Amino acid sequence: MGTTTRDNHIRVRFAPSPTGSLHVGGVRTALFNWLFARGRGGVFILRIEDTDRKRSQEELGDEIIEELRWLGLDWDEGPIFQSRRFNLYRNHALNLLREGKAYRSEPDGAGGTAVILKVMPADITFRDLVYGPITVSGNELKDIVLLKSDGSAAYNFACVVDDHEMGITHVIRGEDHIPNTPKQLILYQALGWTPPSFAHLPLILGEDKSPLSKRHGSTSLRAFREGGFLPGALRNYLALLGWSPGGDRELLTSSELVEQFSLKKVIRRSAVFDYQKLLWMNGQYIRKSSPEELVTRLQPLLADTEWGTVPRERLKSIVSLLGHRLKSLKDFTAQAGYFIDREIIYDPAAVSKYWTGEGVGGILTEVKKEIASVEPFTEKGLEKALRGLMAQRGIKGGDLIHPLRVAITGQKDSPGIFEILLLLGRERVLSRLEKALAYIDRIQK
RNA sequence: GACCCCGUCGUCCAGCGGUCCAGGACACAGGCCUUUCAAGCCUGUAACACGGGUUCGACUCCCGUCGGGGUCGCCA
Repeated sequence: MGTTTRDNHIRVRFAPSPTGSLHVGGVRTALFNWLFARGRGGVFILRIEDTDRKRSQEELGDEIIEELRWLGLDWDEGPIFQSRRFNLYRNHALNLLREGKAYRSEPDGAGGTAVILKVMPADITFRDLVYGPITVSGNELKDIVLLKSDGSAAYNFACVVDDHEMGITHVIRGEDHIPNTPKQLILYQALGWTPPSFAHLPLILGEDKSPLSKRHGSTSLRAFREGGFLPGALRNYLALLGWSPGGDRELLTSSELVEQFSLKKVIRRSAVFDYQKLLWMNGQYIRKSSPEELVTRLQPLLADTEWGTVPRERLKSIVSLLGHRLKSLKDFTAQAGYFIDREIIYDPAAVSKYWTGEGVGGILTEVKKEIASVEPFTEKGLEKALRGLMAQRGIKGGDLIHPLRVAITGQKDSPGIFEILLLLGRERVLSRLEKALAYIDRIQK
């Protein structure tokens, strides 16, 4: 408990560079920073590292900000753009130059000179909050570029200056930054500053154990949003990649995540990203969501489709019927196609399985008659009427339901048939039955 | 190549020297339920990389081997 007094001072940051879309690795880093800050009453800062004028793209910075918001990782300060802080870096570099700790390089082709810190080779040891003590042998260390020839700040320098200026207490970042840490420690020393604590996170790999990249499909946060994933599911899944609360708990709410999270329980070995498990978890979250919530998440995905004009209330009834069967919101259009008013396309497999039997046409004719007159037109009323018909003809439920399902949905599978009849409405069902009858007549001849 | 990190079921995690012939989850297989599919429930297959130590006793500690990964830019 001795550390709790300091907890209020905790300040962490997520510092992506806008040279590409935010991918799951970066998102996981952001999430762990956020969990750490939120669990300890700390401050979470967003910093955009756009010092590279050539590779940074403003739109990507905007995208990162937008996607982070969608994920629900809210920050307390920022976004701070490094590109607007060149003077700050310059002043500190000039100081080091004046103190004789740094020197200028030979002019490059354009006449510009870089400012470079002199480094005395020495072994460097630091205590990583996740990996424990790490020692890097001194002969690995070379002089460190502070300012590039074009006057902009080099990564390690800008990073150290900002982390210090922003009062960062814990640097939580990917394991690929471990080799940068000794260099940054040297910079802190040269500048006479106290370094923050460091915590490195294991990497996330693709199924072939190579680092996640475009080859492994779309792994950007945006792709997951557009792919119908829920932010809560993504947070939960990503939190479990490289960390666990101990024991067998897997489904945790965000507040439980915040409560339970600790750097001490972060795993040291890199993890393979398992899309299947994410999908399963997304299904779990979908099932826990109300139709109202699902529709809200669904509508943006539907905007440019034939569903774009379907009224929200209508959407809500359909979602409450089959929303809980989805693993991803994106499956919706594929599963709910028969609720759109257009020609039903009969699945050939369904036709050969359920429409080739002898009495199918006869049964559906009677079903049609029954549905035309059934009162009240409710789920109960429909079921009573059709069950009555089955009894009267001495057939099993499936003998009537399967052919009927194909007629009104075109598919082999669907949610409960009576609910669908109700939602489709009498007129639609009748006209679909009529078309089905004609079709059956044709193929059975 | 040099430096650093890592090594439990196919995958993600649990395990913190004995209670482990190793537990949970995803995936997979079979079953139940059921108008179908999904869900749900039940059952099953499947792992401590290898070799030395240390110890009365190692998945757990140490060393080595092998394997995987990271970094070696005036990129971040």
